[in-house]
Amino acid sequence: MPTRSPAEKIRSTIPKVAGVSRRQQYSASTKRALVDVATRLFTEQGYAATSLDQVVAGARVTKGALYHHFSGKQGVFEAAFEQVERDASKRIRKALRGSRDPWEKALIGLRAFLEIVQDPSYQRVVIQEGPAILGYERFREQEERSSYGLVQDMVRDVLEDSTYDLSEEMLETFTRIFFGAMSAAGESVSSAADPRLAVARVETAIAFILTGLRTLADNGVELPDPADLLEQTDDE
Amino acid sequence: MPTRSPAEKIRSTIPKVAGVSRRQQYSASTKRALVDVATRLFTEQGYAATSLDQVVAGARVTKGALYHHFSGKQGVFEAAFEQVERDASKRIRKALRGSRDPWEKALIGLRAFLEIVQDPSYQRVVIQEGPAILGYERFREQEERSSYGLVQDMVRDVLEDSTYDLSEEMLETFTRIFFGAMSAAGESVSSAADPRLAVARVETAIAFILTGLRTLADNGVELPDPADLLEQTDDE
DNA sequence: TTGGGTACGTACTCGCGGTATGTGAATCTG
DNA sequence: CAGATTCACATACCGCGAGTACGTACCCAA
Repeated sequence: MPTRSPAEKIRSTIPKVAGVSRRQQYSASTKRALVDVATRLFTEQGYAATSLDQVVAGARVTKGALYHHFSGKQGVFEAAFEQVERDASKRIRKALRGSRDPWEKALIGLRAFLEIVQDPSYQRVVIQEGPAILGYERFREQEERSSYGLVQDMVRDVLEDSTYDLSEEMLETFTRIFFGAMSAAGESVSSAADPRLAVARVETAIAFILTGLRTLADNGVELPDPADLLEQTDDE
Repeated sequence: MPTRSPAEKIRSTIPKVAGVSRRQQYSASTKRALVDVATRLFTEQGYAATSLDQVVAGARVTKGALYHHFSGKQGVFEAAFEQVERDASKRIRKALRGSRDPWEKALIGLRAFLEIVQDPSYQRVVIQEGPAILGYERFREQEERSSYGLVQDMVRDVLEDSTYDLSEEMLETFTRIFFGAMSAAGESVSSAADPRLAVARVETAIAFILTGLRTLADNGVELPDPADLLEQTDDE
């Protein structure tokens, strides 16, 4: 039994033998194992239906280990959430590489997003349970740093390509709307009988909407000032 | 100490003083009282942080009563959910009364929806926790019967006004997208520093998008067939 | 009057999140 | 190289809260 000092070095060749304490196999990656198991269980059963006992059993450790690495059940969920999100935004960024034209980028990004949204973990952990478990504030903070940020870049490019020079708030508003649209589209894709056909429909619909915006831009139609809407009801 | 023993049950004329059993005051509406209290607590604290003991205490009954009327905690939540949704769709329907032009109806409906989405109960119970608690399938079933159905009517009217005659699936797709967009918009409104200004921004943005679609319609631009997108990748 | 159904109340169990504390091995210190 | 300290867990336990079993007062029909 090779009890080596830098246990982190043993990353290769993992002979998984039953009965052996996980700790001796690769103690440094206990945390990662916990997150992996938790992600799987959360995806399959949901947050509430998953007990920490199941998680630690799956990772072949005990609750002591879990509470050593995480603040609690919610902490584990956050770690799982971040991992799933990181993977997702990485995939989108990869797909986006090479595209230059903002409208093309938007479509490429949409396509990548529709792929990702078919991932059960992304569906359950990020979209469905994320907001409720993390709380809406934290959920938005996380999104900001990943997929939402990508959508924002796309929207900015597209709208600025249309020579609109819009305020931060309007950019934010458009981004929220498109992000919501894409999320909802993704959910509908995920529960469709034929996902590929569903993806095609969503692409068609959103491309159509984008075409509409582009036409407006080409015709020099200006984006109204939202403040105008307020004046007419400013006395109530 | 408000815990009364069975012997203390008062059967003669009772002054309406706090501390008497709720049952004797209006036993017929115990269920309603439970739902009301539950809705309030779910809104304020969320589903997980609300205990059934709090609910029954608020309604001045015991768990026996609750489990007589509902199947469990989830059952209570469903009842609360349905009530909040019923109120919401009622308000939208009311606002929609009188409008004829589909584009105008869409804007009116949007405005009404943006009002509703500022209601804390709707935010928390329907939007945030609804999907996670009910499960996505049940959540969609419920939505189908209320606000989603309204959006679908609006989308159908608008798109058919554009002389597109689209398939049920494309209608469904467009509706999902718009519903998602409006939900997301609603959430951004609900957490905005100045809700009224946020509403104005959302209205501006969506109206702009609708204008784009309308322009396409006026110019006779056709909606592509989603099946076209599939062919080019049909061999893999 | 009595039997059954309704509308609760009471008392209990048990799973699960969280905590307090123990422990062997690795690391640091003199 | 012996202690001291810290790390990375393991073990044992607690309390809260959802759900259940069962009892009971009231109402109505026959």
